[in-house]
Amino acid sequence: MQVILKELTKSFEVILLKNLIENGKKEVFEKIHKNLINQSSKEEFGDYQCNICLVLSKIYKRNPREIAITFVQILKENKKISNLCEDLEIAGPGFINIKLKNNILIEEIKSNLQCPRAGVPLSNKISKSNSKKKVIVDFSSPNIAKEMHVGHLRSTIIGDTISKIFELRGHSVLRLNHIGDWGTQFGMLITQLKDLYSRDLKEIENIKISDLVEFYKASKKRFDNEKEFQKRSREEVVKLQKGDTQSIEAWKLLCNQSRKEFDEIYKTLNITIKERGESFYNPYLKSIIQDLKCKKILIEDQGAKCVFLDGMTNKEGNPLPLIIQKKDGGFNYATTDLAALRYRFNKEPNGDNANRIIYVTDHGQANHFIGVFQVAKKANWIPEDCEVNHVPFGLVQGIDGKKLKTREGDTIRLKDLLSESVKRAKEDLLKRLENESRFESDEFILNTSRVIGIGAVKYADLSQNRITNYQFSFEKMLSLNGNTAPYLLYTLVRISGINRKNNMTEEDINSKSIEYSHDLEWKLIRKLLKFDEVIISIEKDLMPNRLCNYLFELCQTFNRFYDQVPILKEQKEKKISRLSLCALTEKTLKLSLELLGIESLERM
RNA sequence: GGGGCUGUAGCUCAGUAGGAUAGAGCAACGGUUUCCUAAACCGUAGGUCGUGGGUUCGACUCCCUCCAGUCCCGCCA
Repeated sequence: MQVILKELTKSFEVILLKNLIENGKKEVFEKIHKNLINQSSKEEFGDYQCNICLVLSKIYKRNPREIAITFVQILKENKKISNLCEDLEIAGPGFINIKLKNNILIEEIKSNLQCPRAGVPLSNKISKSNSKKKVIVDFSSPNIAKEMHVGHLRSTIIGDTISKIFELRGHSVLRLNHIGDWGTQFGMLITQLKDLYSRDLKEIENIKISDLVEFYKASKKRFDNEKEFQKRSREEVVKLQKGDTQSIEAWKLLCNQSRKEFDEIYKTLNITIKERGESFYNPYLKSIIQDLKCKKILIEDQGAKCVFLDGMTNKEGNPLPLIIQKKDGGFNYATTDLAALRYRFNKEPNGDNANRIIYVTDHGQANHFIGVFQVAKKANWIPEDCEVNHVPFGLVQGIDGKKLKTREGDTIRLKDLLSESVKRAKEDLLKRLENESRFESDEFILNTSRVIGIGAVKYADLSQNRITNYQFSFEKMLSLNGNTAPYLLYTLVRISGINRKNNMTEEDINSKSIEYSHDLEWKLIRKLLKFDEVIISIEKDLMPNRLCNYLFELCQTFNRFYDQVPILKEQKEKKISRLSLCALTEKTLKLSLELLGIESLERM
């Protein structure tokens, strides 16, 4: 209903301006016309509300209800408004409650049924300033030779959902996996590789490391304890950076091995993402230094080249530096991040020509990004009308409120976590089948538990306000009650059940005679029509949990409707009308689950 | 010392851009099935929105103080 809201707002604005001019207060219009019409704070008040009379009360120094009476009178004379609205009611101290006409709502339902995006308008349909953009979403970003854990899970699925929402709105999206594929740790890894296999790495293509994580741990241990190993590792880093053929071969081996393991996870989670690791930006690092030098913001301090940040100090109270080049001449992650940011905003062919860059990383990096963005701004690397956002998220905790770990205190492997969820979903399913004396094929059982298991993990994460830490609980996320994936999937299954037992043909359903009378029908209609507003708010604030909240409410509303309003038993007209609501609920749910990266089910 | 974030029902959490009586789920108690998957639905109970100020016609929401928790802070990412 975003389009209707816009239209209504426009008409209200015109009248407000006219009213202000008549009262000689034209100048305050700019200040007060924002959010002229809001969502109704409560359903029973109507669809929208306008609180402007309370604001005008102060400006005109008159009673707000009095103002409301005259204001409403003028509004009612407007044809556009009277076409859209049932009635304008003054309530409380001077709120104007707006209720849309039934036929308008029904038209919206019909049009959303036809719309492939269930009523979500493309961005260029709403306003010109918000037209098609190139958006880069930087997410997932695991490190070579390290295990993916729950932290990567959050980044991955939040990033995936945000990307999908932008795509739905018609933007061009580049999903980038900023893999940690460069840095000092490769010195020790390559040295370990040489020690364990052949020193000359002659038959490098035949080397297979069975457990890369164990390999990493072992080499880290040697690096920390053996001086000789440390020395060789440092030398190895230099060789690698110089582009020594053998070192590069070894580096590639490690990356390929890691990539295979990442891809397995991405396949399980059904994630598409373009790999572009840190090493990609190596050729651009030197010019970062030069550029900052030219702009006179680079300062040498204790041998390191830094940019000092505004508004931040260190423990001694001195300005905090962002180190761009270490005293040994090496670069670090701030340098890479700056090079990446500049490249992404640059025009093609030496850039991505992005309008907006979104970084989905854990909250621990918030300060780092504040620094990086500040330096980028100082260096003029963020073009006008372009935007950078850090999308931080909190920790995943165990039920004990501490960082999620195995009983032995190790990080939990993402692989294990996902298969555990599927296993539990399968156990639940089997129990249910037994209780209900149902028989299902192995294929059904396998697929259903996979969809529920993976979906539950994703949904639990996405439904949480990302900023706060959250407690990971298989029991809760797989529960059939509450704001969970199984609850939403069950709602979908109910609709599929209706579809299966419905004997009407397509042609019958396309009939025009749609009408509603039941209170629960109207509640469902109004809930359905809020979908686009939710999507647009997420595009702005990057909070996917709002979609989950909405879906939960939608399903609750639908289930109340389903419980009390018969569908298939009804006469033709009523039946068609109600089937239409089922169809739009189904469409909205399926599309939303797709946005959340969760597969749908017809039976469960 | 500086900076980020958090503090809402017994527990886990929602709460756009300030609006009318602060919402869910779980747990507790009670009710609903000739009907489309009861994996559902309905009801009862539960709150000084961390504290104290300020701005406002109006504050969980904005500003400041303080308290508590957590993360980051010179050559790791």
